[in-house]
Amino acid sequence: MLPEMLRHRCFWTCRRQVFSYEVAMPELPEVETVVRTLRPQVLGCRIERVDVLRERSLHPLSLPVERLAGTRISAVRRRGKLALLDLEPPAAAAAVPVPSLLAVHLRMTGRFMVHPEGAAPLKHTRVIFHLQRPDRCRAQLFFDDVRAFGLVFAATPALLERWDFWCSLGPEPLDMGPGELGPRLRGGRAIKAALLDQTVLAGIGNIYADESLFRAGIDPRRPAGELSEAEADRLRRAVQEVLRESIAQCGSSIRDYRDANGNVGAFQNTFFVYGRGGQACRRCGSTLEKSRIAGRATVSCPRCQH
DNA sequence: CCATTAGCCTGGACGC
DNA sequence: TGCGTCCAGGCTAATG
Repeated sequence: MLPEMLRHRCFWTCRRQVFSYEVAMPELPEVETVVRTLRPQVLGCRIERVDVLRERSLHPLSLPVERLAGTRISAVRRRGKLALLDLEPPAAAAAVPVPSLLAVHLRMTGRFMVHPEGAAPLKHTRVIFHLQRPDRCRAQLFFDDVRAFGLVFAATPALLERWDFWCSLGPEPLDMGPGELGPRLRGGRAIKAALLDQTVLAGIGNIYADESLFRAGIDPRRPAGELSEAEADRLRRAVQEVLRESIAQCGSSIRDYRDANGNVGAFQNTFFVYGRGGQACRRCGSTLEKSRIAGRATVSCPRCQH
């Protein structure tokens, strides 16, 4: 039987962790925030053991997680919407390939949380990484994922080459210079569909696609290939501006909070269009239009976007 | 070439 | 109160 006090402490710890990491619909800025907050907690840690609570949360190409045992986390970084943990092999030479990278796609609801040794799995914990910190203390890294779309991939460079998604990832939006976006926007499909295409550029999801197009003053239905070079560059700058602002606010796209945590106002102030269909445009006062493009809920301003 | 849709999944919002 | 239905999202696979 779990003592009441311990349960309470567990709950409190969880809430505190949730406060640090819960970001709705992780896109590039949210993954960047997760990576930045995770880094100081797991960098230099040795993975002692991995428990997979839901087999399907492992990528089909992933190496068996047993081979992660003994590796050391040497870097925590991001590529598009992927969180990446670089791994150093254990001292003893292995007879089988050892993963050098752990790639995690959070998809909709994936989340990392560090818990003390011995903490019980939560309702939606999918994978547990048992860690030994540089100071020899032990901890657990939980990969929680309510909707179970997220994926964990223990990979070697050779395996990554077989992962189409990885191989065809477009450039990092924040690294794109003038004139680099336009040539990637060929074709007659909607510009919003192109922005969501991870092979065009990596890391944009539904929120930042809509927000970027609003800031650039471009109608999301416009054929991508028909944007002028000037428009494409305005869009590139809008994308970068939105992403940078969001990262600066630690992924302020936080919602779903059990209120009263002080983040309720941030959501409304950050977004011009996302989730605001039917409401007044913050710039011109027109009623924002709801539509569906590329299968996604889309909001745009009929007056500000052409 | 392009677009659309189902499927994967759960919880929250909604109507009755 | 408890059903059923729909929706949200990223990505893949299949179909038009």
